[in-house]
Amino acid sequence: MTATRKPGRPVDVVRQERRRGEILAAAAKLFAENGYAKCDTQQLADGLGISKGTVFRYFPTKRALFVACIERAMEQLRAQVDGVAAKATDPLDKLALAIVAYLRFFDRHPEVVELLILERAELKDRKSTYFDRDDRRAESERGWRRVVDELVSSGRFRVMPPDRILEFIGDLLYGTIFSNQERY
Amino acid sequence: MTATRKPGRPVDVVRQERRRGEILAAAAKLFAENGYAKCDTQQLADGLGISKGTVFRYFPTKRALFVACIERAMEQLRAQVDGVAAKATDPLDKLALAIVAYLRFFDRHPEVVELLILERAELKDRKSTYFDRDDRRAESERGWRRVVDELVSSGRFRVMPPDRILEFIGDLLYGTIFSNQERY
Amino acid sequence: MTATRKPGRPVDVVRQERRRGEILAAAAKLFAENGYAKCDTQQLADGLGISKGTVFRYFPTKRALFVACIERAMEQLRAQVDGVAAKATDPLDKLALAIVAYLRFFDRHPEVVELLILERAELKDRKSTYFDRDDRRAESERGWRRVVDELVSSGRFRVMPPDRILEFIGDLLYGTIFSNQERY
Amino acid sequence: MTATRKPGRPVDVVRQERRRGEILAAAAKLFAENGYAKCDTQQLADGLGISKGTVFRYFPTKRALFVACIERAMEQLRAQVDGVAAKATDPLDKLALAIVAYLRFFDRHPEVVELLILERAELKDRKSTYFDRDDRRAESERGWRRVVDELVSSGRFRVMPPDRILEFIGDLLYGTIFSNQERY
DNA sequence: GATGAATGAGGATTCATTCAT
DNA sequence: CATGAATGAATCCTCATTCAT
Repeated sequence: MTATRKPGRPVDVVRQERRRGEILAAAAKLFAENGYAKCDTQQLADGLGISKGTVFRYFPTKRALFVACIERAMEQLRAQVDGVAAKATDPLDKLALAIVAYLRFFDRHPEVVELLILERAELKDRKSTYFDRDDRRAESERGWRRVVDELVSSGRFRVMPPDRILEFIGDLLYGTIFSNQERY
Repeated sequence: MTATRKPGRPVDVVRQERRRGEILAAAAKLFAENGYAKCDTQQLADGLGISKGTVFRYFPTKRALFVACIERAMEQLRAQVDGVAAKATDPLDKLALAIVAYLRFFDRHPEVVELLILERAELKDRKSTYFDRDDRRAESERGWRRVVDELVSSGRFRVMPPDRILEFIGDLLYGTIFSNQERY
Repeated sequence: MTATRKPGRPVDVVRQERRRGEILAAAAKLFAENGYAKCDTQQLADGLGISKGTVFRYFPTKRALFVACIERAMEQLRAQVDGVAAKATDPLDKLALAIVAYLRFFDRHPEVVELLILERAELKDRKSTYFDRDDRRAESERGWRRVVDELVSSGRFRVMPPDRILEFIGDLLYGTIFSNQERY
Repeated sequence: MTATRKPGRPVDVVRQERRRGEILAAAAKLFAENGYAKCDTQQLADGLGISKGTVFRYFPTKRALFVACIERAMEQLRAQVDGVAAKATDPLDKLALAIVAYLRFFDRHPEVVELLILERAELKDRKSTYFDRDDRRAESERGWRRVVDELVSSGRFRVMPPDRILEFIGDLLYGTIFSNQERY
């Protein structure tokens, strides 16, 4: 099915994508600063120099905008972590690099920590959180299990269920980004 | 002139305290379930079989009620943890018992995890969080540092700054209660 | 129909009257200071060291209390003015003394000016204002008309309808107390 | 870079001004009829066939709406009085015309009398009333003083401080509009 | 009589969302 | 497409009034 060639001004997809990104970035900042309820769409639009209606043209609801903010942040986090880890071949190096990349990401983007908290606070009724529903999440996790498996079977990690190890690391990192944030 | 006679219905402090507690318990549950914004004071009152006005007699604002919920939970947590730890004399036992008590507390009171998250999400503008402002928090922390100090100086813990060790344990616990909750 | 002699503690009418007066005085002050709506009965009771219920024991509604405040003030005004005017026999002296007494009353009781304004503002739906319904008002007015009549017929006042003259004086006084108050 | 293109619905200032005026007129009437507290914004909106939200688009608070009503009325009063007085050159004619215009204004707009009373009753805490803060008020007053000065120096008015004379006239008028209103 | 806890109707204000221009 | 005026559901909080003690 080919798209019919339409006359008139063509849709400027690039421009649209750029604006979408701008809205997301501004929204993420506002959400993180003010919280979900106190993040006014009018304020958001004003800050961007666009109208409120335009925001709703790009995102059907405030909530969709909020979810998109989080997904974008998670996307960036994964890209960052996976990208850095890919530079190493040794499993232990991979893990170490990933951990550093993870912590560095939240250090550089403290607003993302707030977004994660807001998600937990606001999206209680969401059927599934970003993590659970995203396939890439599962895929990524499988990758890391393989890494840990290798470390265990090669004798460099104590013999333990790899999921346990990953859970431990995950909880530690999770707690670290949340509690460190607390000080600012 | 004798002491002022004060006829009329006497103030029943016990009854007041009981009701205050009932409101707090119901509110904590509702906040945890629905989030701060979606926790309607009317709904809360209905659930308690009292009127909205009565809720506001006990807590001047919705926010004050929310804060009181958190403070009460933290009070209980500390009592629980410290109480259990006091049963042991050996520092390592103390630590182990405390950790178990901590995790058990949140396991038994999953709504408190939600409250903590809500606090982070909603009370951004609070000058100081419960933790920071409470003196007992500082005192308790000092107690734990002494415990860790002892463990380090007696050679049972690797030589490391005790604060670092406590921070590590804290972050791990913090991350554990948050991420485990995520599954329910 | 004679009242049955009742055993037990007799009603202390004096005490009741005193308390009634105390409530009225305090209420008048509060109404004048804060306006009708912002005059809280609780605040009133607190100021008097009694309970809110007691206030309602003496006055069935807030509004009744308010009306009573005004009636009391008007009572005092009339007593003051008539009392002073009675000291003179010459009609012109009577009038002059009355005017001075009137102005002096409001000068000494500036809160009464506020009460009059509040009455106009709040009691729009009252079937009749104090002035219209009170018989003594009519009687007093008749008395003053006689005074003016005399002044006109004796040639000391220009020939004019006495009501016109009284109205003129009344408006002037009315405007004076209101606009002077404005400066404080 | 050319001037920012601004497509979309253009701002219709005329329409806005018209609606603002409609709201003010309806509000003035309602306030005058019911008093400040009993003037419900819902009722106001219903009467105008608009939504409550729209009222709040034009006036941030009920109180701001109320103040705007009064300022508008005072604006109109001054325009009326000054406009009429300007038609005469003789000072006495000027004064006479102004007084008639003043009384006629309140006769034709009895609701404004109520507004003035409500202002006194409700805006106790306002730092300064419309009169005190408005420069045009001062300017207008200076103009009238000049008129009276002329009348005194030309021997047509008895020798008296002009401010005294103006105050007298002002109080008389003030009292007249208030007490006459009382009969309706 | 006095008290004060409980009530609940009442009302201002907010803000996501819609849609005519 | 973009705009921003209009909407109105949603909700906290107040406070006069009642009544069990």
